[in-house]
Amino acid sequence: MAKSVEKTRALRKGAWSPEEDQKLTAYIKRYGIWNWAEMAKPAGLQRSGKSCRLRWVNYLRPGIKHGNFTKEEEQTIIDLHQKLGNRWSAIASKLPGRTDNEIKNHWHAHLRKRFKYDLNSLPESEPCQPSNAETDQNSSFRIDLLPPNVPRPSILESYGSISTDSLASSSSNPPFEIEEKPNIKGSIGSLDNFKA
DNA sequence: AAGTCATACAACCGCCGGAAT
DNA sequence: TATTCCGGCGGTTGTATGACT
Repeated sequence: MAKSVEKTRALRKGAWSPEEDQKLTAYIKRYGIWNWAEMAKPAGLQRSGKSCRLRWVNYLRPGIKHGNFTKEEEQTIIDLHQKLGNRWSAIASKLPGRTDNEIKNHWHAHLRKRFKYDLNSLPESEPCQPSNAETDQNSSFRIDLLPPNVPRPSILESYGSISTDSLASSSSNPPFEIEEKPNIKGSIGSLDNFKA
């Protein structure tokens, strides 16, 4: 359905222009989010639904923090990464205003190296030190090296009420109000999240 | 000053799970 | 119950920018 809609149009890729940002923001402000795949066209965008969603979730939605991570945020990321592994959305849910994409990038750019360094600076007897730092460099030393008694997937359940979805659409108090809602079959509930 | 390399960030891709039909 | 569709997630890639030679 929506896939066919997207297939019939030549979709733009690559960096978003300020005009596109403005169009998407204005559309969501007016109509809310009802169906990413279908929204792009009436919003005047030649973008895939996924592209629109990503742009909104990661950059345009209210409440997003940009810029440097604080020491506290970095420590939180490191702590949570030790517990959760590469579950960026779960980590992001604990850092208001930060997105999973941003955290993931920051981890790969800064923290992973630092974390590796810290591990390597540990005494020889330290049990959690990776045995082969060189090969781990290529495998990006994921916390898959966690001991088997550390619960991983199930931990997510303890965050059950928190999801990037709720984070994405909440920011608790969106600074705008939906003016009207297109009468389109399949409109979904996330619209309500934008109602003040 | 020019070329090369490394880093950081933005965006895309493919897969998966849940909801709707 | 099976199928389809959408949204979300994590991994990966592309590009811009700065540092270094």
